[in-house]
Amino acid sequence: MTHPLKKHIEEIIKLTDEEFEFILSHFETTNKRKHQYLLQDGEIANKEYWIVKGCLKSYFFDENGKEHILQFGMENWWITDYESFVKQSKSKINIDCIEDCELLYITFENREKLTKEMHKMERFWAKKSKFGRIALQNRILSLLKNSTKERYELLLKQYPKLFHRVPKKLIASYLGVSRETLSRLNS
Amino acid sequence: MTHPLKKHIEEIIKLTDEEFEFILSHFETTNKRKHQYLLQDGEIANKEYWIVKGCLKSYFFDENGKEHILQFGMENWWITDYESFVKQSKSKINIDCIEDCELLYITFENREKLTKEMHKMERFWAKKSKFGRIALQNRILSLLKNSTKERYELLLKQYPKLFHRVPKKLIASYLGVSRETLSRLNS
DNA sequence: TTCAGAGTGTGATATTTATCACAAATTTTT
DNA sequence: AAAAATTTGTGATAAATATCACACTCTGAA
Repeated sequence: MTHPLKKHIEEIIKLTDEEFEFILSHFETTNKRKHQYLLQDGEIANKEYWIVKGCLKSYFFDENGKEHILQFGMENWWITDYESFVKQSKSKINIDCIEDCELLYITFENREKLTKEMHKMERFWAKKSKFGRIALQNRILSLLKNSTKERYELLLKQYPKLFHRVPKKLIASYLGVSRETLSRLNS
Repeated sequence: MTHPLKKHIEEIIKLTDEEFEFILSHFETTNKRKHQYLLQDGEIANKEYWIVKGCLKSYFFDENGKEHILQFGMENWWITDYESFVKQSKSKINIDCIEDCELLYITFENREKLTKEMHKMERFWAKKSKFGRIALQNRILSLLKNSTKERYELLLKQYPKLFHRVPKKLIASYLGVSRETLSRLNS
């Protein structure tokens, strides 16, 4: 059976088995349980995680102590604090497991190394970065043009699985509304 | 005197004069007048512009005909519809000149070519893409955590020049509030 | 200079959303 | 299984924002 990460990378760039083994040798495996964290604000994100199994949230607290969700993570997604990882600067965000998680990760150093050793991976990450930027741009577009109800419905349509796995108050926090308002959208 | 684009690229990657001349040979110059457009929705963005002089807006209309500003552009900034340019797909946005503009542009084909010919430029654009993604992430963070007033003040602080060059109703549209609400923030 | 159009401020009102409060349902832990 | 913690729905009220309306200012073109 093909390794799920190989499948994932091959959505962008074809790889021989040898190339994939080489890539994989730069990764480590780790398991985390629900409520455990991958990153706390103040730390430097020196790992980028690829989610084999499980569900996570990246979030931060504003000055009133209110939690805001930046991103959810599920199977086949990457998760880290992108700004902290790229700049190797202190993170403003936290990443926690919402479920028990099975993860692969690559350290900052190994990713730099792999980027230099293997041009295919430089292109893979460049493309990932482009697509990530496009996704964020579309999230901003949606925040500007769509009503709360519309954004809720778009999310529901795009990630139906999320709603079985994640408490509604976290969805509300991702959409940028109070849990009460989200709850009343259904009526 | 050093070319302003050379200065700009050298903020990320050092270049010899010969390298810069080679890069520049992939660009063209164009001038546009106030109210002229660079891109209309429905077209494919096949150019990425670098602003030598002037001020622009990228924006779209929602189904109620309301205008939303995605981005402003000023001197030393790049502007295009990033999604349309990267995917070579139909654009959802428009780009117009707010002032008379002096622009450099590179076509999609030339950028692909230059990326392949010159690894330094592949790295330049990869880094640009990373930083662009970080900027968008921070805009989302700000949309989630800051009040309208706070977002207005942050923008004012970050781009004071903008307020002399751009009508307030466009600032309002960038922040995602009505022009009346923005106007009342000052009182 | 005049005039049309765009930009801006402000009042009145409607709409949306947040906040506080509490009870019921569900999940997790012991 | 019982107890504790979390999640969810919903009412009442407050706060923020949108919308509509109109007057005033400013700018650029004729």
